[in-house]
Amino acid sequence: MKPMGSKSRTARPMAKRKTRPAKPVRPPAAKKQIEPLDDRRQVVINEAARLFGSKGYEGTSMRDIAAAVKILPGSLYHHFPSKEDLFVAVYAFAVSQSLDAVTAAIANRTDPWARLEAACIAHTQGLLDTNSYAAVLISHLSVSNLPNQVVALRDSYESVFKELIAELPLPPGIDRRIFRLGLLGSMSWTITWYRPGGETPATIVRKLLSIIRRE
Amino acid sequence: MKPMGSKSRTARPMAKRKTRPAKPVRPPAAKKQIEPLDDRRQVVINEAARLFGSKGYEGTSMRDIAAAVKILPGSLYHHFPSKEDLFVAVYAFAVSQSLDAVTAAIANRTDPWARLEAACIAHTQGLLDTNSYAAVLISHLSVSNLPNQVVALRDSYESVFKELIAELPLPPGIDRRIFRLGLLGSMSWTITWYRPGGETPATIVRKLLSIIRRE
DNA sequence: CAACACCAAACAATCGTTTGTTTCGATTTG
DNA sequence: CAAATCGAAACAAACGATTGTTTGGTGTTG
Repeated sequence: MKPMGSKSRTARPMAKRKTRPAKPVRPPAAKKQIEPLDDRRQVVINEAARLFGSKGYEGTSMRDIAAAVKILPGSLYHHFPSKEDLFVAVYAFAVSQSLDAVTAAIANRTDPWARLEAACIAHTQGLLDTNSYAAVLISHLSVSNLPNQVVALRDSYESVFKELIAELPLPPGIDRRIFRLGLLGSMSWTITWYRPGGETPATIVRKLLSIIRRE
Repeated sequence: MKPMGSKSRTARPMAKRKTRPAKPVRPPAAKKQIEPLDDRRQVVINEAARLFGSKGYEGTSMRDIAAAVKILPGSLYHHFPSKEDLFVAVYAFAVSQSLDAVTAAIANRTDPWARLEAACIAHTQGLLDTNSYAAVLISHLSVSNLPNQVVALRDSYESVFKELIAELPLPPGIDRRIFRLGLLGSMSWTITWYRPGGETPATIVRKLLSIIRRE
């Protein structure tokens, strides 16, 4: 209904905008969550990511999320002051996870095309993973006013691809910005047609890149 | 909230599922709407297309649409039995409009690449037009269960691109299905970053195709 | 007159959110 | 060591607003 950047319906004390202590940064995530993950807050983020990613922001209610975490709706507000704040936290988590995955994937490669391919595979695997944390990255096609924080997070993430593409030996006359946006678009769009059991995300990405790449 | 393919909240008489008499097919749309357009139904579709396209299905309420048409919410149900039916009508209209635009664009061209370029430009212009009827075509990233009719319409539209791509003289080893989905994805995604006043849709599309096309 | 297009008003359901209370483990204190 | 205290986390219940939709009446028009 209303754009995300707007004020909440019932007046909430704006002063209570507590700036979290930089988030309890857990060590770059060895696997998934081996540690007891007593952090219930993180459970909320995980479930919300799954729901936002599969049903969209407007299509996911706080009650849906609460039910998935098995707490009552009101209890969510112990962890997050509003639905929008929760979304921002989810988005930030998804960005950091994807960033970690992409960074790890390109770490030990030097060839520019190999680095781009590794990054794209990691990115797309995150998007298409059925227990996806990353689908939320593209869950807001139509939300016109999305929070500044989210835009900033997205830009910081996409800048990684900007740098990877800057290293490519492309023929002159190629617009690298359009190259980046086109590539990201074709990867994002896979979520609308990808079916598990068919081609793997890695195969899809390799085929996409083989179309773009010139010998 | 609930997937579009499901039953409505308050029990509606399912028998009244009136299959419209094939829709009052207006002559392939000379320009936009020069004729008096007494058809109020079409006004509803136009406004709904604009709103669905810019705010998404869940983000658009029947009251929003009614206000845009300047009638009361309940009056919408004189034209459409449900919100979902309205969406299907809007989607069908958008497909037919886009189909007309693409068909006209490729009519007098023979070179395969020129035909594809013309089609892509027409497609993307429809998507990015600020008074867009076509943005609704991609307004459902996350809706898991979308009506069968919509899927069928989308497939019929995309089959045009399938044929255009089949004609291309591509190097062997290129997966033309991935080619099509990647190209459609990169075009669809422009809606997330396109800004009026910057590069025109035509320029964007030409740059995209110049990346893909090999000399 | 009959069909159409609409208004006016309401319906139950669900929305995001608030409020007040309870539970319970850890910490502090007598 | 035991009792008192505390805060986090949850429950229980409700708030007003908004959702899609229904019903019944009204004016207009061919």
